[in-house]
Amino acid sequence: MEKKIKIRQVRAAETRKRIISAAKKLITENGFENVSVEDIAKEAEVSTGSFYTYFKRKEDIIEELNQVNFYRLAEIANEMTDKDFDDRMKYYCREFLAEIERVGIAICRQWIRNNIAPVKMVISDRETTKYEHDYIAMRSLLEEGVRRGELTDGVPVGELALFINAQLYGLMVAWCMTDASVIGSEKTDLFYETILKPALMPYRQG
Amino acid sequence: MEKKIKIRQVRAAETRKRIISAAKKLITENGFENVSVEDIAKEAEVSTGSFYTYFKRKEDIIEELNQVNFYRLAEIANEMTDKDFDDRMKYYCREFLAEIERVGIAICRQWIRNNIAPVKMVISDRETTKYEHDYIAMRSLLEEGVRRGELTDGVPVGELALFINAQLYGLMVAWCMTDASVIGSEKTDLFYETILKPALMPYRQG
Amino acid sequence: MEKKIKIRQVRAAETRKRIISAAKKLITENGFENVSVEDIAKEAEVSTGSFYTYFKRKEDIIEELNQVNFYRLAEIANEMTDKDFDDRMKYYCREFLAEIERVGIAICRQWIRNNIAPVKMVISDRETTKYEHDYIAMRSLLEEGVRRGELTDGVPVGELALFINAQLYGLMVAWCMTDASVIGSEKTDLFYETILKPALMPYRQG
Amino acid sequence: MEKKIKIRQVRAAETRKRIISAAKKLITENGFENVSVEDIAKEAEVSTGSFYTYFKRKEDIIEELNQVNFYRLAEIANEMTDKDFDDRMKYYCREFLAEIERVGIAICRQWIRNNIAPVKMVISDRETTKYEHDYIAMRSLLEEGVRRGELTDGVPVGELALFINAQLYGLMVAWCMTDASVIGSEKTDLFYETILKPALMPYRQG
DNA sequence: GATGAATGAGCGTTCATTCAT
DNA sequence: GATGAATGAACGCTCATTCAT
Repeated sequence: MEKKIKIRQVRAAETRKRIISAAKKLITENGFENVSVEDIAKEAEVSTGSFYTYFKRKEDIIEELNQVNFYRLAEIANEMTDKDFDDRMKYYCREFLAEIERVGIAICRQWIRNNIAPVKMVISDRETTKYEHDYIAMRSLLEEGVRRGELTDGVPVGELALFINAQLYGLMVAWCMTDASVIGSEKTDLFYETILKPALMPYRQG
Repeated sequence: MEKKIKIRQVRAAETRKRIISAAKKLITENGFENVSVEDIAKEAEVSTGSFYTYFKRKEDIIEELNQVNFYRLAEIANEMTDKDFDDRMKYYCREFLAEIERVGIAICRQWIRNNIAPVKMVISDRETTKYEHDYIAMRSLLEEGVRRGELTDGVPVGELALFINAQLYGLMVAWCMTDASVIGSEKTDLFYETILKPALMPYRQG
Repeated sequence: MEKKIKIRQVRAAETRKRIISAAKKLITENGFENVSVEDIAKEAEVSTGSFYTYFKRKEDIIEELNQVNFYRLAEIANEMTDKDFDDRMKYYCREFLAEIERVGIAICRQWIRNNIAPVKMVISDRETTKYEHDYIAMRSLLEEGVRRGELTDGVPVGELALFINAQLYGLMVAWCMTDASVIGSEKTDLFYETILKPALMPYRQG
Repeated sequence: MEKKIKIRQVRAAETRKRIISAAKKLITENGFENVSVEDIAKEAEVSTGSFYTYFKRKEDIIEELNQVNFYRLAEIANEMTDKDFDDRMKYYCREFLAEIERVGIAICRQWIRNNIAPVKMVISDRETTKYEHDYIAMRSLLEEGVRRGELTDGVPVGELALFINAQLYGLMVAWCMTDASVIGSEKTDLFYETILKPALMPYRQG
């Protein structure tokens, strides 16, 4: 008896996953507005009714799609013991954009649409906006540089965090606007070398 | 006879304007997708049919909403004879964002939604995308610096144009994401002094 | 004063004619349902309002439309003094289909669509349907044969007219259905020799 | 479980039938263009949405109306062992037109509109056009006559099939053009006796 | 007579959502 | 939990017709 319940739960979880990945696929390809619940159900090989077993409204599935994993990117970079500040910053910027490119242009566009209004989101039990999260992450990268003695105390952390983040957003937008012609993740190293490194020169330690 | 015709034309122009400002109001408040032609017509106090007297398709009204005038910004900057490169670039960046802020955050959000897909637009008889236009404008600023002997020949015009533009887009996005807390136009001078100027150092003439 | 009125009447008659021929052109090309009053007005270079000066309803213009050119085909055939009955009949049938083929398959299809409903048309001041007209024409061919003593009195004119006409319509339809592969005008002589001539045998004079 | 599904399927089939017969009724009475999907839905006592559960586009219901069953007419005729060639051919021709008359003039008109362009149709797993189908059927009637020794080998099967078929089409068109005054199915025997029989004389066996 | 802006009912179609089974 | 037929409001858009000028 108990086993059957478990089997049921497992199967339900699988159905849920199938729906999510079907939605992800179709929305990636066509955009949220151009995908109907029926489309998703068909792709997931379930009935439209089943969609509503798992999601109260069509929109609810959007939350499942933003599994963009740069949330821990700063932590990962900061924990790198064998890399210097330059490499850690370059890593973060590159991976930030690479992650976006990974999910595809349609979802990215959707994501921008959803995030240009300051929507609250729950990340690791803390309510922030996407902007705040990214800003804090970028600050922590710079502060880690100070903590490790790679940058001086006087470095204007707030402003740099703002500008570097803006640069990443800007490259993301450019990627969308050019239909993926301008590939941000390929530009970040160049950006670092050409623009950011010279600007950081005065705050270099040693 | 002529006078009567004129009156008719005047009234028609007024109707057209009423529709546009009704559309602007509603789309600003609710977003293009959430406003129907009927809504617009009702707000403008005309029939739905009348909307189609002035616009062939619903989308066509969008063009009327984007009355952002940075199209001549680069020209204006390049024609400044009493300003040096730094001032011209700072002027362009500041005005670019100020113009966006002028139209308001709601329309800006709409504008981003419309432009993250690479939509062709006609600017002064030439068909470009918004991205291309801004990229070319930024290049022309840098090239003017070279032409005037303020920057060396070796300056990587393409890359710099890409990055500076991305910065402007990024600040615009940040402005929207923070509900206008991060005011881009106030940051551009700082961006120039902190980030860009040091990066341009190696390409300085004289 | 009187002159001015006359000029007005003349100009009005011309406007009316322009509307009719514009309607004729467009409806021939696209079918009544697919042509709007505005289309007709535009083609006639008048305002939509003017259309309603001359026609109370859109449908009213249908009556003005039908002037196709095989209307005199029977007369021409009957006036041939140097041809016998066989040749006259063959001439009529061949030219009937050739005329249709001349205008092209698209217009022919349109024409069928317009004529399978029994639309009244005005031909030489007499109101008939297309069917009646063709039937009368075919009768006159047979009757001319009797009058000239080529056929006996006993020939069943009505039935023969019906069947020969139906044959012509049928070949026209086959031409359309086969995308012009079955070319009717090339078949009429064969039809005459194979089918009709033997059938007319009993009614041959002399 | 299976039973319940069956019930659902049965009810769905009934709904579908209700829609079809509502459409048939209204289109017969008023013509396809003058009946809206909403009209049909109302008559069938379902929602407009339900119409689209069963038919992708409004036009698609037309196919359901063409339940003209002359598809097996030739087979039936050819299998008649107690009838001679004359009777079989007369049967085919009469029933061909009777079948058309049975569905009604409105649907027939619609049917002609749809078939004067060479649309592919699937008849008993084979893709043909209506024209091809009828031509083949007519050939088979003639060939059966040869096979049974009622006609000689020399009979020009292709041409006769073309002309007889055209005659049937022509009578159908005449029926439509005269608003059902000229009743084709009543004329076919006469056509056979007056026209076709004399023409077949030379190919008679025995 | 001529104009053309204005009307508004009507159309075909979509689709998120419900609910009996 | 799963189904899929049924719903019906909503949409973008068309167009015959009117009428003040």
